[in-house]
Amino acid sequence: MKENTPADDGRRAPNPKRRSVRAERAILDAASELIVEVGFARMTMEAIAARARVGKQTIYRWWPSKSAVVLDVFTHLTGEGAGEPLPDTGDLSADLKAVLRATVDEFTTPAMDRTARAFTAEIQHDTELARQIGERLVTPGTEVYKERLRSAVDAGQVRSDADLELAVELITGPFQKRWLLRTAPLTHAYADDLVDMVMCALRP
Amino acid sequence: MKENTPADDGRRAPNPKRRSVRAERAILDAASELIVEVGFARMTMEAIAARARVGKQTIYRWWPSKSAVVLDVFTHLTGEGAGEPLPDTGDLSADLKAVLRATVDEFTTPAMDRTARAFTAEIQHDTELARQIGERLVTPGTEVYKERLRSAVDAGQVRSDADLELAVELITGPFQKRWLLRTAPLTHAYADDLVDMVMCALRP
Amino acid sequence: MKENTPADDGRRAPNPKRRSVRAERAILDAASELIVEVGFARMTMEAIAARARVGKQTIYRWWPSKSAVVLDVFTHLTGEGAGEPLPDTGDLSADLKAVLRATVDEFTTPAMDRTARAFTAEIQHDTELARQIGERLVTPGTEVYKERLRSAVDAGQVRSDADLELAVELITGPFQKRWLLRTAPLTHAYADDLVDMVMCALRP
Amino acid sequence: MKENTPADDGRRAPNPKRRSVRAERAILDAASELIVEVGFARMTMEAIAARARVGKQTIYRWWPSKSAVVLDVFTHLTGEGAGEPLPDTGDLSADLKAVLRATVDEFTTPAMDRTARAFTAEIQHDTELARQIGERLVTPGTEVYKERLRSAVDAGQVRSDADLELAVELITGPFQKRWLLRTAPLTHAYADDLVDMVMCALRP
DNA sequence: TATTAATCGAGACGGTACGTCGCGTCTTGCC
DNA sequence: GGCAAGACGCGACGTACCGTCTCGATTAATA
Repeated sequence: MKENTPADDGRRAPNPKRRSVRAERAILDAASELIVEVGFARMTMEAIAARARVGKQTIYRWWPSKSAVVLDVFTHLTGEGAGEPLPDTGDLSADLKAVLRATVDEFTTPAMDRTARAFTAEIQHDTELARQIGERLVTPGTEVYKERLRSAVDAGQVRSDADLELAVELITGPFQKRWLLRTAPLTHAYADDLVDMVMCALRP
Repeated sequence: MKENTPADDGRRAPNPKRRSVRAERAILDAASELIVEVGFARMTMEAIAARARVGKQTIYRWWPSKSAVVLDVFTHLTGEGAGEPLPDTGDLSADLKAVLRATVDEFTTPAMDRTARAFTAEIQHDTELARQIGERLVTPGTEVYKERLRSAVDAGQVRSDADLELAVELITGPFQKRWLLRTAPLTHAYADDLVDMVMCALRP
Repeated sequence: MKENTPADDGRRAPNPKRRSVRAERAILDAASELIVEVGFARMTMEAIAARARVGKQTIYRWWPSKSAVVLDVFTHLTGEGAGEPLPDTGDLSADLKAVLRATVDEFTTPAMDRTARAFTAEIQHDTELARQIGERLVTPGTEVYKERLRSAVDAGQVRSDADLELAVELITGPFQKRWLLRTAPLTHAYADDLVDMVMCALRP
Repeated sequence: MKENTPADDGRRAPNPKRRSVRAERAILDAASELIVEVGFARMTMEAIAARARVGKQTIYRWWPSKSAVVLDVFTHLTGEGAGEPLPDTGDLSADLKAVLRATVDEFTTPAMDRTARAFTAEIQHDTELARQIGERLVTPGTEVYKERLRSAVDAGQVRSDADLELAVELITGPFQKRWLLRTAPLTHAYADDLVDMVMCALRP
């Protein structure tokens, strides 16, 4: 098992109490703007530092890599609504459609689109980042869906032997695939159709 | 509109007849090995050239970018089975499970896994590559599924009003998501469960 | 003309009464050690501060530059014997040889050697330091030689029309050159030979 | 003894045949200009590269350090006249004065002055550079003086038991000291006085 | 079969960005 | 208010690769 001693990364760990608030904000803002303007791959640490009027060292002091910076940008973007339970009006189909339509709107935003794509790309070869993303975003996101489905099972709208983990994947998987591969545009109609079909698979 | 005359990219187009066979093979082999060993991002053109004992120019003469080289590697990897129709024993569920189990096996191979991840990453910011991947791999791959489902509709195993495009996504989407985000391991059991649930959504 | 009011350099002048004695000593000691260990060029302000267990600001509060610190180190090294008149036994040749042999011994010491080299290097592009060195070390050093020569003129051992400034240079110049360019090792024999030859040039 | 295998410095040695003539010239010119404009210490490799319109790597490929570049600049500056014998009109005093006056003129040139100072500074902590300077400049420079003195010994103008090595130092040492420490300005009159006094020391 | 032009291996070139080091200043408690 | 500690903006470092550009030395399609 890995030791969890602090400051095990060679350099002496910096003191977070002394951290400059304005530098942190400026860096996140600069990164946020740049990822939209030029995309993750063409965004450089030097450009972030220059735009934030910050020394490069200040970035490297607090984040180990470009991905880590963008992870924080991303967390701040989605962070507000994360962990909140899904709406529960009693009508599962309607609730899912509402959520999925909102997600469509979110992923149609350039800022969200580009940032999310940058991540999906990055976690393919940065397993540590993948772990963090999974823990901080994917798992909580899945969990709120499962919670709503559990409630639907209790209400008799979903058959009780259904694998809820798989059920969630049935909704989010196709959505993600269409977005990722740009197979077809993400629309509210698509959200509705997808939910309708998944409901067929789940009904008692 | 863009001219589609050949050799419109400044340099005179090279003559494919004079192309060195050994150089091409060596380059593809080197790239194939390197992508497994160090991953796409850390694989450099110089490393490919060095390992293939080839001048860098020879790579740039025939491929416009690193992605293009790896696209060829990938095409050679999957190329054999592409476009072949899915098995049709009359039992849709069994056929889908067989195919999906095979796909599980394929994506468990390190070579395939790393190469496919490299692509998924790369097409997030290289739209031209995305277009080519879509055209040469994704669309044909989807089409064979749809063909099998059409046959199932005719056989009365699938309800006739089902959106087949969406139906295919219902199978491949969850699969891709689990692979991409490493949410959970890809197993034959998972393939079976996924098909079972999709079958619920499609039956008349 | 430049104002010589104190505190004309922007910052408010620090109060020397409150100066920490241990900090000053620790800084000079650390600098002294480091210049021997790694040389002037590779010695950093941060290293001095770290070894002296002192904040960087404490160094900058009392010295304007690295050179200034080392100037103090140097002054402490040579300071004891500076300004003292040369021995005068009546035998000029013997006296000069004794002094030059002592200087050979001094410049063979690693501490002295490295520090002196650091200075010679530094004053090539730091004219202010050059001025200070000239005033505090070179001129007084030359003066004691001239004084001894004047006494020898009076004693009739040196011809009265000799340019004493040049005469001193005739002794110290070759010595310094050999030391600086490491043309040949500095030995007592060399000191004797040099004095002998200079005596030829000076005798009536 | 050290192995003299080529390419013993880690990286594979570059092929000098392929060296770009324009790059070399541009680098030396840029360095030459910059050393006069800002001095050695404030001259950066980046500035040289920028002014020469050259990649930094091209500098590092052929020179190991800033000093090495300036060594080449210096060699080109003095190189023309190096190794040429001193004039021999039969009148040693006149010949030495002529040469020393020329040297005064040379070291009064800003280009020569700054470059030479940079070197004198640098060789204090770069012993390898010191070795090269000694071998390529100092020793040959001393040798031509010794040759002229030998001729004077034969002509009976210099006593035959004189240590010629030391005799040369007696001329060049004071000169160098005065230049290095800026004790007093270098003039033709000084050159004459110095030679006159040395002649006293050497005459039979 | 000899000619000859294109491709080949090799690697130097002008660049951009990297991640690190040290500068000199600024900020934060402690004494 | 000086002090130890160290974060900050900054600029240069020396390295890694990029994609382009020569160099001879093979080749392989014509003449």
